[in-house]
Amino acid sequence: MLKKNIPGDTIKRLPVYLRNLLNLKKEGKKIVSSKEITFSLNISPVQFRKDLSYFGKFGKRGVGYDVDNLIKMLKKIIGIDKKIKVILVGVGRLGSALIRYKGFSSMNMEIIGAFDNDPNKIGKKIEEIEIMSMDRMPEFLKRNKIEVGIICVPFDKAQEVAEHMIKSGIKGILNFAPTRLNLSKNIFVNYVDMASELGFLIFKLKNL
Amino acid sequence: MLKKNIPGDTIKRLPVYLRNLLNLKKEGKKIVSSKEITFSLNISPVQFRKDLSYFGKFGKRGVGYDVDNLIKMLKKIIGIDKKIKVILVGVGRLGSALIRYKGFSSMNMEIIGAFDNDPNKIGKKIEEIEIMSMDRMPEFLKRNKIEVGIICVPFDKAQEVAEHMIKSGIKGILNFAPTRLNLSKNIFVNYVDMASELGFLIFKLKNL
DNA sequence: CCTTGTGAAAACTTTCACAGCT
DNA sequence: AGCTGTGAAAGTTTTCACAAGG
Repeated sequence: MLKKNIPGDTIKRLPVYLRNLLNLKKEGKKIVSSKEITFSLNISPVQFRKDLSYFGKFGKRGVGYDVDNLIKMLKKIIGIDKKIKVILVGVGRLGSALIRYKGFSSMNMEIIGAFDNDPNKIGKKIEEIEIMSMDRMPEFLKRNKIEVGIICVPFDKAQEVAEHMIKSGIKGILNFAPTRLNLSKNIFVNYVDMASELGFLIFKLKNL
Repeated sequence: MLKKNIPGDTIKRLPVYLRNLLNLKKEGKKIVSSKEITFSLNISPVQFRKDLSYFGKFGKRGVGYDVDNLIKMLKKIIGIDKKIKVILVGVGRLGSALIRYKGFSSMNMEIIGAFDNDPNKIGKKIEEIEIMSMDRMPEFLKRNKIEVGIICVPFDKAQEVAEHMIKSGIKGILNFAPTRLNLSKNIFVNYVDMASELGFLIFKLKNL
């Protein structure tokens, strides 16, 4: 895939645009301008257009963007034009909350399997999602062609769990455990650290 | 507070450094170098030193950093040298998982009050945290000197809830609802959007 | 000889200004 | 007239290279 160097922040904004477009579609909008799309987003229209320009031309000069088409294109760019299936490891409070989370489906993402090492949880179901033992992971990933997994285990189990996931076939990890993972370079990890996010907020508040 | 322009990413890394230092302290480390601190972090030592340089000089040339002192300084810089109390609004699955989340306390943060509009929840407790009705918010914030709140309500209630929080005295919001908030410029909002984070991961996987 | 701290250079990202199309 | 798309300029962040200190 030959691409220019695309800023990481550009990529992070794509799902934001997509979500807003889905809302605008629900409101009945057929055509929108870059100004309308970015209006409530704290992003400038030219930033939006520049972001899109890394991937092609999707609008009509003098007119704007076709909502349906842009939604389709954004999904394709992000890689969620087909439903993306993922697994989750660690069915504690946070894990089960994520399994039941409603925000994934409109973005074409779905948690279809959960894993835990607690015998009391294995075999049970949450919202039709079966909780499996860790050793069933390789077979499950292969059968369902899954490469992405979410970690929701305690911080002191995260490294070990991540290694098991990778051995089982996982290529990308979304890590909710408050610790950094030491993995080979070809595995992509994205961190969601609630305390860091709160810390950022607290700093900004004190210094702005 | 007179400060140079500090990169946002620098600020986001501070809690990461802090968390790692707390681990190193637990392992018994007294003195660490920038190399040791950043070893498992995918951050370069020079980046770490540059980040610190925005705030002062905390190390000894030829030696390294005193772990205890650097922890103390980082807490002070972030603004968590004293315990920071916050509230949470929306005691659903995710909200209650966050109330029980163990990752806040080592960062000197604590959820001390929760709010919901469901009469079945009001008056109940989760881990000693009382769930209150929304109209008790102004009094509670004032009495406990709280300025930071977490939103965990459904996306279509988030805007309304945010406005109520601000009227009650909140100055900074951590928003878990998958929608952007339209608020006055002096309110600081930080977004945690699980689907966007997963989307970023999916894109990277397809394009790296 | 080790490690920090930092101006300066390089790399990267956003904004500007405007050409080009409807 | 109105809006997109984009090279170039401006602004920001990271990396480099090395001076300074233990």
